[in-house]
Amino acid sequence: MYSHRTIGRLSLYRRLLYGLAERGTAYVHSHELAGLAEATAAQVRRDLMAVGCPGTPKRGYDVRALIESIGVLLDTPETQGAALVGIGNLGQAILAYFSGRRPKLTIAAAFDIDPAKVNRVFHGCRCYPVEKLGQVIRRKDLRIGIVTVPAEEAQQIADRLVRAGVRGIVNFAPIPLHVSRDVYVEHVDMTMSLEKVAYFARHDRKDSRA
Amino acid sequence: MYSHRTIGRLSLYRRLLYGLAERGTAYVHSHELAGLAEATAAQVRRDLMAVGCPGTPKRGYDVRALIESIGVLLDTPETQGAALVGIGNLGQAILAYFSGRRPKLTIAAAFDIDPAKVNRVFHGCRCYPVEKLGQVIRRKDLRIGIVTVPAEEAQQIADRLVRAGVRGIVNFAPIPLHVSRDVYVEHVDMTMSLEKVAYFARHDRKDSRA
DNA sequence: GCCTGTGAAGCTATTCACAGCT
DNA sequence: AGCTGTGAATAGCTTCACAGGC
Repeated sequence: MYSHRTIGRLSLYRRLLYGLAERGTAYVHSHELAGLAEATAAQVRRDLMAVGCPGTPKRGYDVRALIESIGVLLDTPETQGAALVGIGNLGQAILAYFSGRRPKLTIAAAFDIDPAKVNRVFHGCRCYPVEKLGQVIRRKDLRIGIVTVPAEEAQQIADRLVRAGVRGIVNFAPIPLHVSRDVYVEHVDMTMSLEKVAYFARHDRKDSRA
Repeated sequence: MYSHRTIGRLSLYRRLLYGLAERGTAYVHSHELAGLAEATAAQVRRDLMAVGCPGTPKRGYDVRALIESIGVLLDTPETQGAALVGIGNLGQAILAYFSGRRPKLTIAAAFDIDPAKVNRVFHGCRCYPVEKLGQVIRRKDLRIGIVTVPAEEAQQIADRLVRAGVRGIVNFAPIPLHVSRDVYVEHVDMTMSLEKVAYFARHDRKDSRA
């Protein structure tokens, strides 16, 4: 429906708008939001066309209304739950960060093989044994998976997530996942990010942001 | 010089090639590598044009030679060192993963404010107090920064990294960093990734990979 | 026959530039 | 005067399609 890039940036704009709203800012111009988001004013206006929340030439965009409109686009009416697999340092970092932050998008279950972690609660999220993965995901009707297991286990976990009904996966493992075409995968490849930075820190004297 | 996307994928190809080499595979065809990388054969061939390591129609690409050639492009002759700031769960996950993995790219120093962490060694990497950030980075001549601190501190840390001579930053904080145009920033935005997946898990029935 | 290397075509994303509004 | 909304232009990225080689 909307472009991948636009949806991603709307997520970012919303976060920045929350910050403005907290500080009591009622209206914002496209160039101001662009400044915060490290984007251009034209880009911001283009993206905001998608949400159908018009601004006025004089005052710009109504911050509250914009947050609301982006929410209509990005959120579901009911809360969406995600399943996180692999409670290592990375998994715990993610649990800590998302815990209670988004009302419409929460990590509703976590899984690990380590018996020492099973049945404990991490940042408000209960840890189940991986054997119960399918069962718990189906029972809680979770449609999103977060893979924070080592490379060797990632594909197998992805397969099980998909079999349990997951329709989208955030993959933090350092290898690409092979899933059926109707499952959306976002590969967060930290190694790639670091190697890119290492390369462009040497070569790039021009502008470039990601 | 080369496109951002191509450089990123070369990093991925190299990791996949290491895997093949370990398993004793000597030659690989573009469509095989594409399969592993979730890309197309044409894409792989296009990317490999950049590295100037020709394949043969019969056997494809020589795995060892390809790893070597990608290395010439991505690596520096001398080891590049990176500084990681913020040894929370995320910082530790990154330290653990990169520890000793890339000979030409290592995390050479870590920083934290917590006195309990200072002067300890995490996954082979010594933790310094943040006050010594500029001093240590200059002494070790580090050009890459990894920001794993909370949102509120991220910009201030980025400023200090840049002042100390860092030319590229991987930013894991959930806000964009404002730096001078000649510093390359890669923003790894986990919130954006999760919200994108939440959106496309609902909407996208077509192909899409990131 | 099936592969690589690559010009050309096709797509997608971003930026320009300006009409219209206040 | 300075902003938004947007068609048109541009830039960047991917795929097609095929010549050339084994």
